[in-house]
Amino acid sequence: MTDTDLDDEAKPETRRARQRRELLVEITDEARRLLETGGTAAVSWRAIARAVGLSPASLYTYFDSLDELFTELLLQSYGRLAAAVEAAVGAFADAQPGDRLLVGPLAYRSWALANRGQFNLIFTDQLPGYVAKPGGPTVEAQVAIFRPMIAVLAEHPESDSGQSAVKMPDADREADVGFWAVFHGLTTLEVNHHLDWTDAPQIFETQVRWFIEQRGLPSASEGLVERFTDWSQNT
Amino acid sequence: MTDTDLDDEAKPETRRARQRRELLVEITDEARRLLETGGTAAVSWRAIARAVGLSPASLYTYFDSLDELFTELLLQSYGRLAAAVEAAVGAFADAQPGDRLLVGPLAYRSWALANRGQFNLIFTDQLPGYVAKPGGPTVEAQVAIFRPMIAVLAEHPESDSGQSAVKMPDADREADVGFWAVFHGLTTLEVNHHLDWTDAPQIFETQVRWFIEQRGLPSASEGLVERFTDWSQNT
DNA sequence: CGAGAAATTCGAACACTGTTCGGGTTGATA
DNA sequence: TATCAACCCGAACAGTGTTCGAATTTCTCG
Repeated sequence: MTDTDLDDEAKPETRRARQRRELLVEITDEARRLLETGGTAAVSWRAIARAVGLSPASLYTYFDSLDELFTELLLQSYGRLAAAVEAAVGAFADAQPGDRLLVGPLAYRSWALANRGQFNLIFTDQLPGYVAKPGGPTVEAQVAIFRPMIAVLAEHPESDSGQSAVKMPDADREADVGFWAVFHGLTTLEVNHHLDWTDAPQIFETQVRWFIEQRGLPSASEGLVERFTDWSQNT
Repeated sequence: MTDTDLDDEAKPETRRARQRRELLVEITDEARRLLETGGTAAVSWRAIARAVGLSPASLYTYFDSLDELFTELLLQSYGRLAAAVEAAVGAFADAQPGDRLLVGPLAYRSWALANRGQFNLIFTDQLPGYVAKPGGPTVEAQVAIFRPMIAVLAEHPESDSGQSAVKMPDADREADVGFWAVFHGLTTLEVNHHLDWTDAPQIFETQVRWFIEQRGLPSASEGLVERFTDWSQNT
């Protein structure tokens, strides 16, 4: 009954280890599904246990508590959002800076609308217990989301716009946060149905474009939103 | 059975009615306290029952379900935020337009930081059941928050900034939403501890000021943030 | 291979939650 | 005062997270 197969006799993965790894994926997948369909309140041990065919008590072999499961879900959501942004910006690596600067927010918004539960899990405190520790892994995941966009911004440092008589050291960072605030504000409002009475996509494109231009960056090309949409669907 | 009273010796409030009214306030106050201290998960019938000295079952005389209590809390939060913004803008009614336009976001942010639970209850979907009906009372409460700021913006329609060659009818509304997105984005990020690594107040003032100026509006005066802080504390 | 150790699973139980129901008690009304 | 609705409560049901002990399966190593 020993698994002599594979090639040589080195056991890179024991049978238990593989099942544990697969079950971890099943658990988090089901938890994510419940989160997206019914919100955080719908994520329950017993619902997950029914889905994966285990007893609720057995799940404590994989996570010490429900908060730990949410923490894992939170970190995965960070990574997924960062990967979505990075993939989009990377796909338009040859485009002009203005285009690349618009693609980031577009991917940001697109992922958020397709993963509302995870987006809210990231950006609004829903778990009473959890607060981000200063050296914790969430701050790294935080900056990973904006690394691609910051890189583009760094190539055009603050240009001429506004009060740049004296070169303040934090001016660039402040401008970056301001840029973030624009497309994050629009995104979170749309995600939570606070822009249903408007043409949200149109406003998003117009405002982000306007913000980029006012900052003195080269403006994005005309049909970029369509190009992004096409690329997004073929992926 | 016709209530013939109206003016004279009629009992303007029966004893039971007064107690019911007071208990309604006690219930919502305690629910709000629990919401601010422990989030939505901490708001439970039994905790409220312990606080007000009633049985959990008795509370169903006042609300048909916990969702109804949250709906009431949501509507009250809308009203409180709107009142805070309106009071601040009203207190600076004699100031210049740029000042009045900055006071609104300042009050918005200030209230949000002091009432994080209610702010998140308003702007992120936390109750799986509730969605805003098109004619519901939340849309009215929504616009009530921005009525004072929209009024100031309407006095200076879009000015000259940017692409106003042709006068698009929705341009003003889009600009208003863009303005909202800036200070709402910064506020919701700060409320949920995503700007702890920055000088959040400084960024808020700089970015909102910059946005106002780029829109061609008269800039706010120098010590306005201090003036608002003073007014806020003496209220 | 076979014995001991470790990991995994499960059922039962505890404390907590929202909600319903039946029967009392109290207050307003005529 | 008599009636009736409003109010309050205890008990109960179904659901939740979590713990514990025992049974079972799997890995490890002599």
